Amino acid sequence: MASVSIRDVADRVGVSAATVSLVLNGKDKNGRVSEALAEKIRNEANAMNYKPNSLARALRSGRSETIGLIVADISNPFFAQLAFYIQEHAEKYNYSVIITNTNESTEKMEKMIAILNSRKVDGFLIVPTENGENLINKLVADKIPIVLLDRYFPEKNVSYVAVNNYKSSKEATNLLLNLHCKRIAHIYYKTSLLHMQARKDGYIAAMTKKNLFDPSLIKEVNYQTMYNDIQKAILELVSHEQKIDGIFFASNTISIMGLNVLKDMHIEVPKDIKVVCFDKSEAFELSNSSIPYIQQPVSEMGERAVDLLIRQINDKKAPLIFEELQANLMF
Amino acid sequence: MASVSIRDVADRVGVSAATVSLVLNGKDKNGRVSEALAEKIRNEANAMNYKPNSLARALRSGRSETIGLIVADISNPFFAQLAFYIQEHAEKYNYSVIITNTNESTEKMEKMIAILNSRKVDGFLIVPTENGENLINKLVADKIPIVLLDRYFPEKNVSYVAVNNYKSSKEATNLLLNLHCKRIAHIYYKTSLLHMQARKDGYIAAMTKKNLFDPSLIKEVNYQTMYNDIQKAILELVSHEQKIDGIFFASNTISIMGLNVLKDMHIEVPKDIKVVCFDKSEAFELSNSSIPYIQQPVSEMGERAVDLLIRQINDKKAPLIFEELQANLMF
DNA sequence: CTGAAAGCGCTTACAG
DNA sequence: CTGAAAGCGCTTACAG
Repeated sequence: MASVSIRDVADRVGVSAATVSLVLNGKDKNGRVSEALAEKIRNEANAMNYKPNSLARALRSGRSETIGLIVADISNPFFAQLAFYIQEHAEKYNYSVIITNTNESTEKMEKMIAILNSRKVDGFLIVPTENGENLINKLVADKIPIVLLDRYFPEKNVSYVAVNNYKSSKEATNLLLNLHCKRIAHIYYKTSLLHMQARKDGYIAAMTKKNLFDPSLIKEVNYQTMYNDIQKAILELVSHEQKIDGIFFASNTISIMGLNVLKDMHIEVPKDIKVVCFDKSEAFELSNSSIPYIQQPVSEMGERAVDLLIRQINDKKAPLIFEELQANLMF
Repeated sequence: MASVSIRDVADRVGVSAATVSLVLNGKDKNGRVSEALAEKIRNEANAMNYKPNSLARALRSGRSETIGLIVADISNPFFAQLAFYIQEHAEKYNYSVIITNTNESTEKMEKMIAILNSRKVDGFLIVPTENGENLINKLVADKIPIVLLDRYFPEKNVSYVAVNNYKSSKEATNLLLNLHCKRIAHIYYKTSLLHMQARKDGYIAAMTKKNLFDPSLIKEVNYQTMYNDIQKAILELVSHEQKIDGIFFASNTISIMGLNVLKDMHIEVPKDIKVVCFDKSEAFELSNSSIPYIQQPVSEMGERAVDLLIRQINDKKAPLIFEELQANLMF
C-alpha cells in the first residue's frame, strides 16, 4: 500500500506535521498560516494523494466518527430499510455506520455492544431486544450517546424514535370495523416490549368501544416458532363456533406468514376474512387483492434518530427526546 | 467512559505494558512469562474489566480486523441477505464488517472505497457496479485483498464468487419450454456486466435449440426507469400479433415489478402467461399461484467469499479463485 | 501568533 | 530469555 502520511506531506513542503494537519482540517484560522503556504500544502497533499488515516485520527482525537447500529433482525425488510436510511443520512455528517444484528437475542446484543465499544464508536443506535434494558442502562450510566429505535422501555432514561403504535393500531382496527367486521382477531408476538403492547392496546380500545371485545380473539405467538404458532392460532380462530371475519396482524413478519397460512387453508382474503397489517410488504402488492396496512415512516425514523444521536455526541448535555412519528393507514 | 488501558493493568500488577499485551494475546509461549504471573495478569485484567482498544491495536499492528463490504443495492433483499450472512460468518473470524451501498453508481463506489480505505479495512468484498472495473483494478494494483461477489469482469485478475448464471437460466427457460410454451420472452436489464449477459445467453441457447429463438422476444430495461420500461416492454410483447405465452425475468427486482405489471394489466399467471424468475421473493409465496424461480445459494455465497478474503488477507500470495456456485430451479 | 513536542493505546523489534 | 523503548499516524495543548 505504501500510503502517504501527513509527515510525508510536511517533509515535502518543509513544515511540521502539525501545520499540515491544521491546514487540511481547516483550523488555520486567524491567519495562523499564510494563505500562500496553506495553498501550497493543499496542493502538495493532493498531488501526493494524501488520505488521512481515520484510525490514527480517532485514536488521538477520541472521535471515531462511527456510529454503531444494532438491529434485532436484519432479514426483516423493515430493519434492512431502516439500516439503509441511517447509513445514507449518517454519511452527510461524515459518519460511517457499523451495522450489527442480534436476531432478537439479548446475549448477542451484549456481544455486539462489546464489539462496538472496543471499536470506539461515538454512539449507539439500537433496536433493543426484550430484556435488553439492563444493557441499555449500562451504556447510559457510562454516558455513552444512545438513541433507541422502534422500541423503548418504561423507564424513560434514553432518547428514542418510534411510531404511534397505539393510535395507528386503533385506526387499523377501526378500518375493519367500518367494513362491518364483527369478530376481528389480533395476532401479535409474545414480548414484554412496549411497542407490541401498545399495538394490542390500540386494538382492544377500538374493539371495546364497539362492545365487540372478546379476549379469546387475541392470539399470542412466539418469535422462534412463529409459523407453527400462527397456523395453530388461525385454525383455532376459524374452527370456533363464532367464526372470525377479520384479522389485524401486529407485524411485518406475522403478516406475511399469516397470509401464507390463510392461503394454504384456502381461505380467501378479503372475501372470507378481511385483513389489515402492521407494516408493508412487497408481498401485498402481488396478492390477488390489495391489502390495507399501516405504513411506517421508515426513512424519517432513521434520519431523525441519526440527527438526535449526532446532537448527543456533539453535546453531552443534550436533552432526552422521545419522538413518536405518525404512521399512516394505507388502503 | 474512563476506560481501562493496558497500562493501568500493567501498573496494578507491577509489570510492563508489553508483558500484559503478550499474555492477553496468548503470545507468551516458550515460558516467556511464568504461568503464575500470566494467571495474575489475566485475573487482574478481568477484575478491572479491561477491554482492548481496537483502534490502537489496528494502528500499531496494521490490521483492523475489519472487512469493507460494498453492495450495489441494499434495498434488494438478495443483497440484504448476503450482507447478513457475510457478517455472521466474518464474526467467526473476529472480523467486523462495514456495509456500504452504491445504488449501482460507480461514482458512489469510488467514494465508498475511499472511505473504507481511510478506515483501513483489511480487505474488500464488492458487488461491483457497471464500469467499476477501473476502480477494482486500482485496488488490485495496490495489492489490497479483494473478492468480488455475484458479478465479475472479463479480465480475470480478481477472485470472485458467483452463481452459474448461464446454466441455471437455460434450465429456467427449458422449464417453460417443457410446459409447452412457444413464445417465451426474456426481460433483463441493460448492462455490460457479465452475469446479466450470461443469463441472456442461457435463455438464447435454450430457445435456439428448439428453433424458437426470435430476437424481438428479448426486452432490455434500464435500472433507473425500470418500472415504466417493463410496462412498455410487456405491452409491446402482448400486443404483438404472435402473443407471448411465457416470460423469463432476469432478476429479483425485474420479477417483482413484472408481476405487478401483469397484475395491473389483468393478465393471469400462469393461465394467460407462464413465468419463471431469477431469484426468489417473499412475494411469490402469496401470489395466487406459486411461481417457479431460480434459487441462489446466498448464505453459501457470503460464507465462501469471506473465507476466500480472509485467506487472502492472511496470505498475500493466495491464488486467485473463481467460484461458480450452483443455483437451483425451484418449482 | 506559531513551531516542536507530547501522547492517544497499543504491539513488536531490539537491546541487555 | 525478558524488559524498556520506539513508533503506528495523527491532533492538540503548550512553550517560545
